[in-house]
Amino acid sequence: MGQAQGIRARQREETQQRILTAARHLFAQVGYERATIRAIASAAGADPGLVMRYFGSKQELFSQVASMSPDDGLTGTPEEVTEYVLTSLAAKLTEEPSATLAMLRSMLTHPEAAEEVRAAANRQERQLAAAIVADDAEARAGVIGAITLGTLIARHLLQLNGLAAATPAQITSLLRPCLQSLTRDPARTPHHAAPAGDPH
Amino acid sequence: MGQAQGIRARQREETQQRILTAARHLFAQVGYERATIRAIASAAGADPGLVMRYFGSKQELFSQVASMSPDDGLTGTPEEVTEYVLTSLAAKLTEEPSATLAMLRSMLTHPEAAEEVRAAANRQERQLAAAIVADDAEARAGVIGAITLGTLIARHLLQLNGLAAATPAQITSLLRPCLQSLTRDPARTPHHAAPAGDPH
DNA sequence: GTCTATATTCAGATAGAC
DNA sequence: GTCTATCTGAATATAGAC
Repeated sequence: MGQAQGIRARQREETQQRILTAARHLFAQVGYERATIRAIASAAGADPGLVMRYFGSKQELFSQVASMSPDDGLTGTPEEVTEYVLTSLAAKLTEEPSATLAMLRSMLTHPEAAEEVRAAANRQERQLAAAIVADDAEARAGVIGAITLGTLIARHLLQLNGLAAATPAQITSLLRPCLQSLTRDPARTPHHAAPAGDPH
Repeated sequence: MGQAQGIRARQREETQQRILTAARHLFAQVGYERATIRAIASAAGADPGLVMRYFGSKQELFSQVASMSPDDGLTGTPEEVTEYVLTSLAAKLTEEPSATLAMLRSMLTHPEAAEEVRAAANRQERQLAAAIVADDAEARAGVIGAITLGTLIARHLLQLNGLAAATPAQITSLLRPCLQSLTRDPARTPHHAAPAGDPH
């Protein structure tokens, strides 16, 4: 095998990359069903047939594009966990995490995407629940997951006024007390009333 | 015109109602695109042609099914607003609000649904922001909207472990401190530390 | 008033020419 | 290696029979 194949392989790599990024952005913008192979190829400046040839099927292309990397760092004291969740969320609020958004955009109408999100969310909930010392730790972890989910959807996918206009720092500042009340030992934060002020 | 038309008109009303409820549930289960006219008609025990005849188009059927009623009651003191949001959320956690779920399921992939949700959310955010006395009232209202949105999605549409298993009372109990910290006058609840306890 | 048959459009996937 | 042409299936919507 001489140089010729190396050049062609290189060309192919580049085309594949262009297809992948185009697919990632289209899936994030319009979801799995409306992101057609034709539109993806057109956005990547490639041929629809090539997309099929390189990735086999639309579903396989989606899988390669929208994998969710598992979170680590969800361990330690409640305070550490709170801050980790907040900084990790802040990162996803400043830059648009297009791979994650592709998943989120598609999860309500594409069963495979829903399954991926469920798996990732359940992993995260198990880690969170282990760090929270409470008998209702699972519910607390679930609420934390719902809050981050709702925040990302509201800002990036729906562009609701309140959240799209706010800065990431503003949002995380507002969420800090929420997460603290959810991760803190419930024996010290009763549900219905605070009989005395902050115990110190 | 005699009785005959009355009977037929009555028949038609019943068929229309069966179609509407079938459509509502199917839209809530699989979203706008995957809920085909054929499937809706089949679930309603009616003919696909009738659905078109009665409602004109799929989009019009969706509009009739999935209208979001505007919230009132979002006014008063921060405490009152917090409790109103919580009880209104609790209601949507116990029974499955299929009209709302039809909207939510479709909002990420169907532009018309997204526009409806945006309009409803912005209405609610304006009402909430008016009740919250703070310079960042819009951001606070946006975070409250994101939290309720995320909670409903996680429980009803994704069935994430933590939230699907919890009781509505558990969830609202956990969310109460969150909402209190978001609606309370920020001058009295600084972000980073609580210098003194509850002022009364 | 209700249902059958079909026109039209558009998607994913395949086979084969260049 | 890349692109053209086409097959197949499914969905909305329409026209017309019963």
